[in-house]
Amino acid sequence: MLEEDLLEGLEEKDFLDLPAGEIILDFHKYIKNIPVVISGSVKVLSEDNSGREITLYHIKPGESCVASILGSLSQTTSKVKAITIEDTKILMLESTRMYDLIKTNPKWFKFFIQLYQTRFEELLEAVNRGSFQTYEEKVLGLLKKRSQLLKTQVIEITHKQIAEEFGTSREVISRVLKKLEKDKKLKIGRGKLLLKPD
Amino acid sequence: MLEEDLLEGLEEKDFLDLPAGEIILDFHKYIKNIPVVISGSVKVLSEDNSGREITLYHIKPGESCVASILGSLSQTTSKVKAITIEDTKILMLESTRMYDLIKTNPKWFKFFIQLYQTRFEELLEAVNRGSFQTYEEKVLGLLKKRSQLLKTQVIEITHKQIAEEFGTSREVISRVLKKLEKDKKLKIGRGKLLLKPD
DNA sequence: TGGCTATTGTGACTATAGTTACACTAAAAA
DNA sequence: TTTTTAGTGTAACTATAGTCACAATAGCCA
Repeated sequence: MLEEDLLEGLEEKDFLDLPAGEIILDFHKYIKNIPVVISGSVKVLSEDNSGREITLYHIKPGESCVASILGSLSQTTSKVKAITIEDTKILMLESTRMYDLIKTNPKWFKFFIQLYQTRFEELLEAVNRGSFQTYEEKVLGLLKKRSQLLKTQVIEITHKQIAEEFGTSREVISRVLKKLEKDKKLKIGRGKLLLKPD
Repeated sequence: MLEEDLLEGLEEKDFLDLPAGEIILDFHKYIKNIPVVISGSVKVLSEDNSGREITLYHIKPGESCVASILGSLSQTTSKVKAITIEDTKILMLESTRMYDLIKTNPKWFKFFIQLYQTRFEELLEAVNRGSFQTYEEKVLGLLKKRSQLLKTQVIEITHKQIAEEFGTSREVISRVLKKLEKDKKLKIGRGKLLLKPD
């Protein structure tokens, strides 16, 4: 999504190497820099009033965080939290500079629009998941998506991690996974799940 | 949100007067025109695979539909449905024209950014509603919001309409309203609800 | 006035999810 | 090897939501 020539002219010092678990953007904080993910990946979370969190979407290499762009442009605090889920290389752009790039460089403008489109659709998916899907569907959906992304049938994930992804408890997920195993949709292993073909 | 001078130089013929219930934008259709709401209001819906619908947010006067802007710019079909809920005046802009306006006119660019910001936050609310709130909270939230907007404690709405808003059945809403009435949060009337102060 | 229709009430049952409590076991650490 | 921790299994109970079936009533209009 982010083409090579977009990065021309950017200083080496703008790039950051972050370990897994680093919080790039947090709830209720002001935003001064826009992160563009170069390698690795970042997940974006939402929280309710009582502090429960759910994953909204993942930022993949070549993508940026619209929430941060919006937040910085409108001078409001962040409504989301962004956290690296593996070692991640990030390009940090000052928000004013990002704004200039978008306004003056048609390629950055296009990048920006495409980004918005992707995020809008992913948020819609998140809404639909929350409103229409049972955990059986949500879990299976998550696993299939991850399976496609990593091109493997064996997904390394714990029940607890899945539970956190959806903001529920581990027991619920264990129960659902047992049901899916009984229905021969997958096989449960310790710390991993083997997804079976339909 | 839409300032007067944004509309300068636009032809009179671009304006449309639509009755309530008119579908401006539908699922899976290509988008050629971008609607900007001048007066009245429009609601935007999402659907799941089996055709169930929920309301995502409302487009108020001076606002436009980011989903349509994004969709038209990226040449994809609409993921949402937009429908007038009262008599509504709309400015229809050809999408290519909109693109030019956003790219070349800083005011339109700002308008677009602000619009996206608003929608992003509303979609986040929709995600949180779906994932964290019970119907008791959702219903009370809807009523309070509408009460503030219309500056009245008496909200004219039927149980069926509320049910449709959230994509559930009327019985569920009737049951929830009874509970809220028992808890003295509101009083039920025929076709209307009297919201009590906290 | 009488009947039609939209709106609301409600019981009964099922499914899904949240919660608590505790047992068991594989893998990592000491 | 022993200990510890992380991961998993599961029963039991409650709460919320979805669904079906049908009754009651208010308001409109013929």
